[in-house]
Amino acid sequence: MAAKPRNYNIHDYDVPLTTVDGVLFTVHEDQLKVLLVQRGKEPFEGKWALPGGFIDLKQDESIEACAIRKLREKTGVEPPYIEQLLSWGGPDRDPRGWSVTIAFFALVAHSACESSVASVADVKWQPVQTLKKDLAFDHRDVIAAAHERLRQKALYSMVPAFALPDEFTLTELQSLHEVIIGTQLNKKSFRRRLESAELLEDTGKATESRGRPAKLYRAKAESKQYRFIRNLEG
Amino acid sequence: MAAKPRNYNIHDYDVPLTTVDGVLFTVHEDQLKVLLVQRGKEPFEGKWALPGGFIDLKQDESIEACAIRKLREKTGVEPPYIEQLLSWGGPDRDPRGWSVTIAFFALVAHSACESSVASVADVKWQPVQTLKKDLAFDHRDVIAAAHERLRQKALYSMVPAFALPDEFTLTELQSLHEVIIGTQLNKKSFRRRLESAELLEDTGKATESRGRPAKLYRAKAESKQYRFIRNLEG
DNA sequence: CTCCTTTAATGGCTTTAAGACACTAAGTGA
DNA sequence: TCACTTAGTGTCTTAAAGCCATTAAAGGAG
Repeated sequence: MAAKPRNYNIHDYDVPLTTVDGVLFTVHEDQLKVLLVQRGKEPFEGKWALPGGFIDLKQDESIEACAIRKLREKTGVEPPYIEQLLSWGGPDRDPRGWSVTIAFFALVAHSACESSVASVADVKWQPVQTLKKDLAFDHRDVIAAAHERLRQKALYSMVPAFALPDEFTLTELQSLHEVIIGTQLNKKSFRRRLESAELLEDTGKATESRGRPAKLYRAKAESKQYRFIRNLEG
Repeated sequence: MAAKPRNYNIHDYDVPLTTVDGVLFTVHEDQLKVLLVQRGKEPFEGKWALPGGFIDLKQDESIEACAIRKLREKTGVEPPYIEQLLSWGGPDRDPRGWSVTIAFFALVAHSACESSVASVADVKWQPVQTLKKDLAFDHRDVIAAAHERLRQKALYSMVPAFALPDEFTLTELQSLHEVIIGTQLNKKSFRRRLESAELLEDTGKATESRGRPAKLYRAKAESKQYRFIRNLEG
């Protein structure tokens, strides 16, 4: 490690205001929803925004740890899937001056944080189809980019499964993918690739509802990394 | 736009030291090479590092514009392909304190900046196969991530073409992909997918060398976005 | 109990695109 | 003219998705 330069003081530098934001998706009532927080202070006081904020230089060990902390503060849980998305920066996106946000993209089951979110007025699940245009900062662009990333993942991976409860049926998983992608998918193809990749484990349980009971599955940990060599039709 | 808060001063905040770095790849003599710059001051004085540095809050209009500027300063040209990679941050990666770097991944033809790079002692093209371990900061990790991203792109896109001169042969393009991916590829498959996607245009010219002359092609602009629905075997 | 409805799961043929590999094409130089 | 070299193509096989019909397993109405 190089020596720490003498007389170095960050406050002497002109650096951008750097923050971290999280785009947390879930699925509920056949809709893809994103977590929004109402801002309590300027800038954009009263507007809805992504959960996020300043890095805590004393506590945060990495930017991903910071993003997880922000999401836990708003939902009470750590999302089972998180990955870094992209960063946005420029002189005009924050009225306080040149700013950067490092955005993360995460998934969680609606049931896992239902009570935390429902109990406070300044946090809500917003369907992505009915997003208003007047979100704080450039958060509308950030959500659009996260949505597109999720859409790609739905075409070549089983990552969307992490927006479902621990145990789910194949029909639930497929209709989630269909909501994300925006088109119908072929049932046989969808199931065939899942089976041959061995990404799910059978819980032995089944649903109880009208019609034939559906088997309940759990996603294996490897399914986070797995990438099919061929996309489904988008 | 929200009102600018009164009495706001960035120097009152504890913010990380935010920088931008570029991983610029090219191909030369059948090797994938990355542009490195020797640091002239602390920290890591004398070590080799990625081209990059502070955002110029007066001039840079975005973080991508900043990355392009850094690369132009070292190579004399703007790379024909650039995209954001990821950001790295933490308390220990820079001895001056909590820091963040936003990394970009770019491609350029070796011939386009050969003279600029060869004329100065503190800039060099380093083959990625013989990267030393003692690069500045965590730049070795950043290069590894960029290399992996490039490898994925070589499997499902023609983006690597932007590391070649404007006009190139199919054999040159294929062997570039092979160098990036690290395995041999099937000639027929490689050409068939290029033809059906119509990503290249025939220049009408051909090489002059031993053996049958090879046709010269140019990449269409659309080839930056195009994504094959199926990967080649990696 | 039997049949109708509903939802889950599978069988099997078609289509698409990649892999393998032999073959033809078009130059150079002895 | 012929051997050699590199470029480019023909064609069969294989892998995996699309399509669509069929079977399976439950509950409820009569």
